[in-house]
Amino acid sequence: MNALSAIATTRQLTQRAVMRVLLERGALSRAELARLTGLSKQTMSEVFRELEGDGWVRESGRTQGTVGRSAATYEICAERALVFGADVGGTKVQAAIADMHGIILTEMIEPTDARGGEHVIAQLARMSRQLAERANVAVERLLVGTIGIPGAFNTRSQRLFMVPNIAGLEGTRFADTLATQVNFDIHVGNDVNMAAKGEQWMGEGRNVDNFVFIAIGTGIGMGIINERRVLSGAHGAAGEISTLPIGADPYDGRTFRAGALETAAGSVAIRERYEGAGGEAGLTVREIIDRIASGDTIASATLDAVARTMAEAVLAVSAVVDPERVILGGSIGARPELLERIERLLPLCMPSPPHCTVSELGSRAGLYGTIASSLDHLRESLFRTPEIDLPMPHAKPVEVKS
Amino acid sequence: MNALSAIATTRQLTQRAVMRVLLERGALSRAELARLTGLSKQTMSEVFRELEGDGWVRESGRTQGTVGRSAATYEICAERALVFGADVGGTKVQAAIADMHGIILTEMIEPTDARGGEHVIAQLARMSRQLAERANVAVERLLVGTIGIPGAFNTRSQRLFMVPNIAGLEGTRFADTLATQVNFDIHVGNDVNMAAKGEQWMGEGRNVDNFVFIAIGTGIGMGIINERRVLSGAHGAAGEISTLPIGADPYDGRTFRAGALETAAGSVAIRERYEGAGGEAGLTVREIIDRIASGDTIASATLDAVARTMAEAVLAVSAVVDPERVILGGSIGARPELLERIERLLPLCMPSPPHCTVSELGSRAGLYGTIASSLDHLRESLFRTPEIDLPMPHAKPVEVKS
DNA sequence: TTTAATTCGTTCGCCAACTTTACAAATGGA
DNA sequence: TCCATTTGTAAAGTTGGCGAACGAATTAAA
Repeated sequence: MNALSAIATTRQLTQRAVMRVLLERGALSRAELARLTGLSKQTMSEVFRELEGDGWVRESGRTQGTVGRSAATYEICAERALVFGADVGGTKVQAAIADMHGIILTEMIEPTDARGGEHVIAQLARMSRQLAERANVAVERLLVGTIGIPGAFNTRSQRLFMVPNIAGLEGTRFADTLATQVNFDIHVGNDVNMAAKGEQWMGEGRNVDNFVFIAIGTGIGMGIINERRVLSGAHGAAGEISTLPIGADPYDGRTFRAGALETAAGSVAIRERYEGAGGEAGLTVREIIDRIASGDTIASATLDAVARTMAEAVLAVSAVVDPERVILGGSIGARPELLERIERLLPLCMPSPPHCTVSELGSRAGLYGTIASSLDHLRESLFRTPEIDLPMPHAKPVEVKS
Repeated sequence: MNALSAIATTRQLTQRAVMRVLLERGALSRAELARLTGLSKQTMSEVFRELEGDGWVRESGRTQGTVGRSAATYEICAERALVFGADVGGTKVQAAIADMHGIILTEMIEPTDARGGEHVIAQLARMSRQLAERANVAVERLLVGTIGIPGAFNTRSQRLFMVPNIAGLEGTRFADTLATQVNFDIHVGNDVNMAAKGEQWMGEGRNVDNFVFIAIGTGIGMGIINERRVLSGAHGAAGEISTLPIGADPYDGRTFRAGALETAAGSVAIRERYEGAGGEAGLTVREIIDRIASGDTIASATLDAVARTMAEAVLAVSAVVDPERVILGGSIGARPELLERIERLLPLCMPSPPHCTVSELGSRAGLYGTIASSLDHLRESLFRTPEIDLPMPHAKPVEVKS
C-alpha cells in the first residue's frame, strides 16, 4: 500500500466489485447492484458515472413491467478490453481475439513460419494486428495475450525449453520478445496445458475442479487442472507423461529420449506393433484404427495393447494427482475405439476409476485455452483486489520449550 | 462486500497490513512502519493504539544510537492467538500448541485411544486442553487446530475415508465433531501431506515451491507441495502412490487392494524378497538393511531391487507433477542406504532427475506440518484481505462471428 | 380517472479513515 | 551549547461512503 492509495483504493475496490458482478450477471440496474453488493444507491450512482465515463459500462435499456419507477440497466462494454490467443503448432498457427465476455471476434489459421525463431514471433505480432483490423477494433484495446506452444516455458527464467517442433525458439525469452512487438502483456503456456484449459472453459472440463487432459498423437502429453488452475510443476514440465515407466523398460537406452510410455503407445509404436503382428505395412494409425470396424483382428489386438498401456498410465496419473475426470484428446486419444477399451480395462486395475471422456473441442481446444487463459489474466489484472503483500516468510525458528 | 462493510473494512485492511509487516520483520517503530507501509505516521499511531488495546501488539523497547529522537518499538504479542496441531497415528498421537510465531509452547505424545472413533476425538479435545493448561495459557486463545490422520478427508462432504488404521472413523464428520468439543476451527489433512507441510516449514522443503515427500514404511504414501500448497486432488487421494503400476502387474488380483507399488516395495515385500533369496527368516526390514554394512550381499541385492522400483516411482511422479525436489521419509525411506541407490539409478532412467534427500524432521515432520497448517489458516483468517467474491462463472457462450 | 403503493435515483448532512502541514519533544554530533 | 534530525501529536483538509428524505416514474387498485 503506497502513499495516497489507502483511501484511493477504496473506490477501486468498489468499482471492481461492481464490474465483477456485472460481468457475471449481465445487465443490471444501479439499484439492483446496490442490493447485490451491499453498497448504497448513491455510491452506485457515482461509481457508474465514473465507469461510464471511462467506457467500461453503458446503459443498455430500462426495466419494465414491475411495480415502481423503471430503472436504467447497465451492461459491460465487452469490447472495451480485448484479448489475444494463439495456439502455435509445428505446422500451423491458430489465433483469435475475443472480448471480455469471451466472445470470439475474429479468428484465423495459417501455416507456421517455417523459418522459426524471430519469424514466428513476428508472425504472431502480425496476426494480432490483422485480427484487430478484421474485427474493426483498435489494436490498443488488446490488453493480454496468451500463446500455447509445444514446449516448456520456465516462468522463473522466462525462457522456453524443449521445443523440438519449432526451430530457433529453444532457450529464447519468447514472451518478452513478443510483448515488445505487440504492446500488451504476453503469457506463454504449454500447448497441452492450454488444451486442458480450453476443455475447462468450453468443453468436457466445465465445472470440474480437478481433471487431466491427455493428448495422444505422435507424442503423448498431459495437461493437469488442479483446483481450477493449470499445474505447471517446478520447470513447467508437469504432465510430460511420455516418460512414464509404463509399457517399456525405462532403463533401456532406447526409451531414454522419447520416454517409455511414448515408445510403447505413441503412433510409431502402434504402427510397428501392427506391422510386427502381421498387419499390412505402410498404414497410418488412423487407417489402422479404421480397420477395426471391418473386422481386422490384428488392428483390434494392437489397439487392445495400446489401451492396456494407456489404462496403466491413467492409473499412474490418478495415483499421483487424483483427478475427477480424464479427458482424452489428440488424433489417437479422440478415437472412441480407444476410450471404450480403456474404460473396460480401468476397473480391472483400480478400485474407483475416474470418469473418462473424449475431448469435446478437438483441435480447437488449444486455441480456446489460450483465450481462456488471457481472460483469466485480464480479469485478474482488472478486477482482482490487490493483495497488500510484502512476502510473508513462512519459516520461523522454533524453540521447543517443553 | 456485504452491507456496511465498504467503509469498515478500510481500517481492518490497514491493521492487517501492519500486522503482516510486523510479523515478518519483528519489532519496529511506528515511524518505520509508516515508511514501510506507505501510511502516514498519524494513522500508524492510531492503528497502534487500537492494536495495543486489543492485545495484538505491545511496546518492546526503544531505538537508540541513531540521530534524532528515539522511537518506541512494537512487537506482536505472539501468544495472543495460539494454534493446535496433532498427528494421529495408528499407535500414537503427537500434539502441540504454538504461538503466532510458530514457537511451540508445549507438546505431548500418548498412545492412540484403542477404542477409536469418538474416543479418539475426545482424546484430542482433552489433549488440547491439557496442553493449554501446561503452557499456562487460556484455552480460549486457541483459534485454529489441524489434525493429521492416515486417511483421506473429503473437503466437500466433510467426511473421512480410508482410515484402516484407526477404528470407527470411516465416513465420520471428523472435523465438525471435534470442532464442537474444542471451540475452535478444526482442519483435517492426510498425515503424509502434513509431513510434507512440515518439511516445507522446517525441513528439507524450506524455500522449495514444488516438491514431494515420499514416505516409505509399512505402506507407501506421498505428499505433494505444489506452488507452496498441498495438492489434495479431487477426493483427497492425491499422492496415494501405493497403487502406481510399478514393480508388479496392476491387473493381478493380488495387487488390486494394496496396490502394485506397495506389493513390490513395501516392508512386507522387502522381507519376502529377502527370505525368498535365501536370507535369514524372521528379520525386520530395519535389521535387513542394517546387515548391508556387514557385507550381507542378499540384503544388499534386496535393497537394490527396492531402489530400482522406487526410482521408477520417482520417475513416474516427476513425469506427472515435475517436482524440484524429492524428500524421502518413513522408516525405510529415511535410510541413507536407499537414497544412495536411488540417486545412482535415477540418471539411468531420466535425463534430469530431481534432487533427492532424506527427511530432515523424521517422525516430527507430521506434527510440524499440522502446526504449519494451523498457522497458515490462522494468518489467513486474521491477515488476509478479504476477497470480494461472488463466484465468477467462467464459461460464457462463445459465438464465432467470423 | 384518480389515488395508493412501490421503486428509482438524487440531494443533503454526516461519519470514518486517511493525508498534509505544523510543531513540540527528544537525541546525537559539531 | 547549538543544530540537524527524527519522533510523535495536533489541527485542518480530502476522499469515499452512509442514512434519511424526497421528487420522479411507474404499476395496481379504487
